[in-house]
Amino acid sequence: MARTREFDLDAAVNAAMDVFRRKGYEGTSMRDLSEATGLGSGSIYAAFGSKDGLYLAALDLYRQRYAAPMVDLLRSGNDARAVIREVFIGAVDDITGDGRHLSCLIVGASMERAHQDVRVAERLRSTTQSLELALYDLLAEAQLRGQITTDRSATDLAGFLVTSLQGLRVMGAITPDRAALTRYAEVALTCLD
Amino acid sequence: MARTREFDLDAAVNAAMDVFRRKGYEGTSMRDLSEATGLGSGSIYAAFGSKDGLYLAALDLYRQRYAAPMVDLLRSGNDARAVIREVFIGAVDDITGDGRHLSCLIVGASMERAHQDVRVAERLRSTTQSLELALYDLLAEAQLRGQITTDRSATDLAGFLVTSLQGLRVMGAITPDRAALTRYAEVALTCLD
DNA sequence: CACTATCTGGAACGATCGACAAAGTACCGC
DNA sequence: GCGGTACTTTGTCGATCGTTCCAGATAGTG
Repeated sequence: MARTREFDLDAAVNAAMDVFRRKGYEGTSMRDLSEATGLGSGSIYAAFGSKDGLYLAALDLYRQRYAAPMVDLLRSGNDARAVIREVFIGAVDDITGDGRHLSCLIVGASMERAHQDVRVAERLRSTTQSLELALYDLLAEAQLRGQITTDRSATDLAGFLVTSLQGLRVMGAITPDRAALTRYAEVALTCLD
Repeated sequence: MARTREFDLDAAVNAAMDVFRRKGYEGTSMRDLSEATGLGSGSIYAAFGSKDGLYLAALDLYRQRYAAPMVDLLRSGNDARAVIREVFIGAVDDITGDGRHLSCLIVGASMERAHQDVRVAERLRSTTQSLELALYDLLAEAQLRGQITTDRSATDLAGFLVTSLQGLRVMGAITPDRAALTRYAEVALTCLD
């Protein structure tokens, strides 16, 4: 009993996400978002309420697409070292994936939006914590099995690994050198020894 | 034979730097900069040419004030482990220093401006490289003396440490927990063992 | 002291910002 | 096919953007 929505909402959020990753929140205008999504600004406001709303939707999509699979991988039950290395290599691949300068939305939001929008801050903390928790469970188990060092608590090791991942994102933005980033990641993994 | 400039140029750049650290490049308006520096927009444009010019000046000041002393410390000739730990603790202090939400301008510029302005990108690469080089020299020497591991090249260790520093800045923006960040930094230092 | 080169703050520029309202369009149940 | 409903488009709103210009203020020169 009504006209059906013509555009694919997920596709629109996906297009918006790419723009936000490339230009940041403040650097992206509604005009940019209209062009990227192919929608008129009216449709955007009807669907998302505001620029902030679309940004939050993009951030949620990013978490769902990139952070959640990481957690799944960490909880897959495979060898701790192997999955953690896989996560790091996947991150490096993502960073140096193509020349489209798609920065990490998590890191970008952390630097640009976390202090301005509490809803963004909440999502960032939630994402980071779920990643840390998955790492913690994996590391604590590995410690019990004597597979990794017990010199440091699993909590600290997990936090450190997340920190390293964030650092790789930043370094990749300055110098997207895949080989170098991979070696830095390998050094980080030696902290488990 | 003319009127002399009345305001302190360095003080103005310093005030602008704080605003850029708090709100980012795009998030800062000329109005913000006028209020922060106490200058009319005319004076700002006469002194710096443009908003970009003032941003570059702020970035240079940041490098001079925070990055350069780090390099000096690393080259002071003291024990490698000790000075590196000092650098990391100093970074954590800087991150959690006060509640003014003064993010790292280097990381902020990396995520927001590196892809848009080549002059920013050059400065970021230069800063990162000089830091890496100072670390490399220090680590290579320490390796010769058998003070740190030789399992990894000094190059990789240096790059990894810089990566960790960047990561700490990001984590600090999400959760400014001094104790946690300190423990993460300590884990990073174990990579030298 | 008068002159003048420079600096100063603020007014004003066109452009663009995010947001919104109204009009037009396509789809549904009947 | 018709009425009603939701979605899309278009145009425009006041505000603010970065920038420029100007008139007045000021300090050094002769």
